[in-house]
Amino acid sequence: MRASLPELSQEKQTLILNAAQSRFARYGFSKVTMDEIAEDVGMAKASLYYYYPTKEDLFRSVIEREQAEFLRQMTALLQQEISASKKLTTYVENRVKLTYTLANLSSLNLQLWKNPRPGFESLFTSFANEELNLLTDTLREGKQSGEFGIASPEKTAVMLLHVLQALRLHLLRNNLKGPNQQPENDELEKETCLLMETLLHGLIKRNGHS
Amino acid sequence: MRASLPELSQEKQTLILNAAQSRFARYGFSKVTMDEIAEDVGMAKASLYYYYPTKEDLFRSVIEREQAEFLRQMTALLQQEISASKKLTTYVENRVKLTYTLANLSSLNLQLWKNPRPGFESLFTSFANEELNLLTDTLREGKQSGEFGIASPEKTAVMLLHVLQALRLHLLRNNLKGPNQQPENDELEKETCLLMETLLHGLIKRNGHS
DNA sequence: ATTCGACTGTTCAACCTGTATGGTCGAAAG
DNA sequence: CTTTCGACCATACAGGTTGAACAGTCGAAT
Repeated sequence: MRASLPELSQEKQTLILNAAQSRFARYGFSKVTMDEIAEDVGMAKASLYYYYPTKEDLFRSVIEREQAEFLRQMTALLQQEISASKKLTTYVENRVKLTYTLANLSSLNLQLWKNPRPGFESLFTSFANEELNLLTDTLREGKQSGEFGIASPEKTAVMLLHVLQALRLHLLRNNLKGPNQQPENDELEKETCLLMETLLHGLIKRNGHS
Repeated sequence: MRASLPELSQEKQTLILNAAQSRFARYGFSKVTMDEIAEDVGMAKASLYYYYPTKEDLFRSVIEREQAEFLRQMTALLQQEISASKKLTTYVENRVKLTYTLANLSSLNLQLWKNPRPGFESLFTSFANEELNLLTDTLREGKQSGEFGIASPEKTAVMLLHVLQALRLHLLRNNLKGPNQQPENDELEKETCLLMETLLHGLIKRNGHS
């Protein structure tokens, strides 16, 4: 955590981060010991504390890296030269898929739902804000190009994000019996896609055909 | 619980049910004792067990009555002679309002989210099914009259119900700091209405004007 | 048929205790 | 000066125990 750039230190940090990431994804924050992570990376526990002041900080770094990766992929996706509608559908599609690629994000969400830790809440506010900006920009773009007929891109984005978050947690929990992840993710994806399609085109029959 | 109709017994049961309802709504299932309910209604605890075999059965009866009341109001609402679109908007509007009138339903939902009791889950499956039927019928009606351009009323109803349930829990929980119920319910209502409006008309600008 | 006082068995919260684990420090290695 | 680690500390937490409160029973009374 020095202000300078110790080239090798960066690699060590990444190594620690990788070990921590897979451990946390598998067992959750509380069920992972610093000794285990240290052994995974081939160091002593005390050495971990040279790079990360606390266990919680290490975990935060893992989460932040996953969030950054999420935003990176999503931003790239939205910079394609396609219609705003197409952007939204591919967005939600890939959002669901990333849910189980970046496992800590969703599992943390689930755990945090049961007993909220004061320190972790703050992580999500700024992250949710950034995702909200992505959605708001896309909606605004669709409005200005005349593609979308919506009054307030901001409010619609808030609603959309809330619904996406809520639906994910709802379906993740309902299908939380065994660790068989395939059927539940299928259902989540299908339902989210149907939601997005309906949100795009609406229930009411249109005059012209699409 | 006799098979015959003891006229006065019915009134007593209702009296007990009322006392239990307000207690449970205020303090939740586990924090209410049978002695308290008995005192409220002016009887001894043992007498309660003459009418209800267990505490859990009493609670189930309270929930079932609230659910029946919910379905009764909603069914009446859907039998009006109005368009399917209007039915849906008024449906979700009143659904939110009933959320805090029939307090046990929503608070039980919240508590059940944290630690699910095996005995209570069954209550919700049949109830959710009945609400699902209401929505499916309305969607199918709108499809057959040519008002809605949807492929599967059944799947759309499932999605709609999931989203409504999920959004309610999501917003209830997020605004669960103090017991100030007004602002959170306002937000829930506004957001749900915006969702329903968007689901009806879609994001994409239409050719004709509404 | 209905009510209740007195009783029982069980659950649960509060308390205790020993181990495990997050975190520290100073010495040492490179 | 940067990085590593063995040894150490303090606290949180799992596991076990106990006492009171509570769900549920029963037999007598009306």
